Amino acid sequence: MRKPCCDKENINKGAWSKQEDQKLIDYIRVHGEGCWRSIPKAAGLHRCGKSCRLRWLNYLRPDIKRGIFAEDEEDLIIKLHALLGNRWSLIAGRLPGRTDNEVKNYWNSHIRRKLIKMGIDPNNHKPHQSFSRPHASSAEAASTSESMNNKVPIFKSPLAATHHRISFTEQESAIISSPSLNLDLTIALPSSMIGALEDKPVQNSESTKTLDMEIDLNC
DNA sequence: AAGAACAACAACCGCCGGTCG
DNA sequence: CCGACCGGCGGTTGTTGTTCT
Repeated sequence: MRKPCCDKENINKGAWSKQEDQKLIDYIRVHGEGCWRSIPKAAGLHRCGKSCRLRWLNYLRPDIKRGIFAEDEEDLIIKLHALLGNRWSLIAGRLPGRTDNEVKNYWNSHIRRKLIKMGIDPNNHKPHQSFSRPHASSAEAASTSESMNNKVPIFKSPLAATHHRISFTEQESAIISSPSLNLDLTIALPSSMIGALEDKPVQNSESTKTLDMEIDLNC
C-alpha cells in the first residue's frame, strides 16, 4: 500500500494566494527546483509537493508566456495533436513558454470546439463523415486517438527519448510532410547507443502500409 | 435585474515509469 | 530482485467570469 503523497490533514487546497506564490518563488530562487516533496515544509507552505510543482511549472516560472495563443501557435497545436495525440507535454515542448496544462486547456476549450464546428472529429482529425483507410477495417477507422496513440511511442525519460524509429500510416505521413508543417522531429542519440538500439528495433505490427520516419524531439 | 447556461482556466487526482536503497 | 519513493503526465473536476434569456 502506497503512502499518500502528502499529509492531507494539514494541506491547503484550492487557489493559491499571493503570499503562497511569493513564498514558493522566493524559495526556488534561493534553492532551485529541488525535491518537490520537501519544498512545502522548507518554504513554509501548507501545500502538497505536487501542488507546488504544478504551481511553479504552470504559472510561476519566469519564462512562461501568458495570454492568448497566436494563430500560428494554434495551427501548430492542431498539427502536433494530429501527429502525437494527447501528448500534451510533447506538444507544449514545441511551443516556447507554453505549458502542457495550458495547451491541454486551450485544446479542450477552444480548438476542440472549433474543429467540431468545422465538421472535423478532434480525436482523429478526420471529417465526421467517417471514411476508412483502404487497408483498415471500419472498426479501426472509427476508433479515436487511441489507435493513433498506440502507434507513437511515448518518450517519458531521456533515455527513452533517444533514437527511435517510428512508423506512421500514409495518412499520418501526409500530415507530417505537409509543406506548412516543419516539425523537425528527429531524436538525437550518442552514436554509441544507436548500435545497441538497432539490435532491438521497435516492432510495429499495426499496419502493413507504414512508412518509417525518424523523429527528432530535441528543441 | 436576476438567474441559467456556457466558457475558460486553475488545480486536483490517480496512474505510471524511473530510480534508489 | 523487490518494494518504496518521487516526479511527471493526462484526465477530470471545481471555480470564476461572461453571455444569454
